[in-house]
Amino acid sequence: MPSTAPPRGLPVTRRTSTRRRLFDAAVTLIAEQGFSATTVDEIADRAGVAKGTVYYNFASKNVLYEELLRDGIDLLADSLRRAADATAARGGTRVNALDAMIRAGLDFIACSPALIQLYVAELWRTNRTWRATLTSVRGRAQAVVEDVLRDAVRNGELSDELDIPLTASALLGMVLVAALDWQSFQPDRSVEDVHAALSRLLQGRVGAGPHRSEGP
Amino acid sequence: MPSTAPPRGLPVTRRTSTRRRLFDAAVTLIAEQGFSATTVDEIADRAGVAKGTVYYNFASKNVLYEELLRDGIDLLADSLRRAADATAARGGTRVNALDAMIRAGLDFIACSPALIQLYVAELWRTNRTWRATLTSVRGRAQAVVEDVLRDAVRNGELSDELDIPLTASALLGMVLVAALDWQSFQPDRSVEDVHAALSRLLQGRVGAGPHRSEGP
DNA sequence: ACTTTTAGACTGACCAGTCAGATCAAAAGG
DNA sequence: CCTTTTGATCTGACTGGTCAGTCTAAAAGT
Repeated sequence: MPSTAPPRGLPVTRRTSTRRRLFDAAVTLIAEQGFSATTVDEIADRAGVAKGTVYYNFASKNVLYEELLRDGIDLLADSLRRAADATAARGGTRVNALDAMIRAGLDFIACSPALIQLYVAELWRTNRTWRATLTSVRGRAQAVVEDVLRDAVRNGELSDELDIPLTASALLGMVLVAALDWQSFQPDRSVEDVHAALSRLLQGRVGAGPHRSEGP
Repeated sequence: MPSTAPPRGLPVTRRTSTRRRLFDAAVTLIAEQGFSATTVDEIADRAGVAKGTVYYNFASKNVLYEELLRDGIDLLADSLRRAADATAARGGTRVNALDAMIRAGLDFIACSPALIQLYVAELWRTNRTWRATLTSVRGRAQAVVEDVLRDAVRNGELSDELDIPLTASALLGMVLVAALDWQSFQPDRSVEDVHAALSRLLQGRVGAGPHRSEGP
């Protein structure tokens, strides 16, 4: 019987390295083909292990996928948080922090587009299977952005009419979609170009000015 | 042998109504479960049709899905275009037109979230299967936004330093993600709230002001 | 007349998950 | 040192079920 939890710290046992290889193989294949279209045999092949090893390390294909998502998105959230904290430490404004987070998001996606591709593919499924996992993971990523927005409102840097959750989700969406589009359809552009375009949008240099939306 | 193409105009034959029912059934099921996890039997059941009918109307499960995507996203593009044109006809600015498109996008997604859910789930797959279909469909939707941005730059309403394709994709992403998030995680909010939050972002009332991004 | 739909049995491929046995690495014993 | 032992880890053939797609003859729709 395998122990249910890996060792607390990170002693690089054979097991943890196998799990890592399985994660890597699975994230790529599933991003390419989708979860159901990817077979456990393919994952095992790509990871260079036998099929049985997959089931020794994970209770099921579903569990493998869940842990994969949790692991990956936590990494993204950490990276965003670090970017925001670093900016704060350097005495930047909150808007500067948001800008730094955009950059961190772009860098992250440039490194592991497959993971984010998975995330957006599954996040809004009405399916029950991974709802709990996905909701919690989404919450953690979203919270990082919301915290910075909240701070900015509190110290008067942004208007207190700002709708924090909606704005956070729009910002996150803007970054994720722009980055994936960049990777898929304009891979020749530099990360600086993409960052500049998003930055401009964030800092109100697109539709800026005293325009008012029409309406009743 | 079924004729390969449906009638040119739109005479509501028995056949076209069956195809419509199959599209509706398929889009919901696939959005819930994913393409591979959805069986042809389920689609037929949900549409209230025999399995053979599916294959009488579509060459394969794949083809059904392709036509479904093409059909649906064209509807979205049309709806965005109409919103932009209507604003122009009323003499609004281009930024007003973008704002109207945001609203049209939100309304569309409120009506058929499943379709957009499908679209974002598939769009960035590196998979070959539907790449051609998806690329062409994406191009059509993106072009609508780019056209308005281009016009706005041409007549001086927006800076000519604007990166049109990147900004278009960011705007589209912002709307799609915010709308899906709204439907899934905050369905109690009104469409007006969501529109207001996005509008504020578009019109530069979020990070507005003479901030400059940090960096070398 | 003809197109379209029905009901559902069937097949051949494919795949998640199992299990009995092989292999490894490190500790214990000599 | 060099065995032996032990438990953890890995292997891959096998099983039972599932599903896309086919095929039929008859019925229903236009």
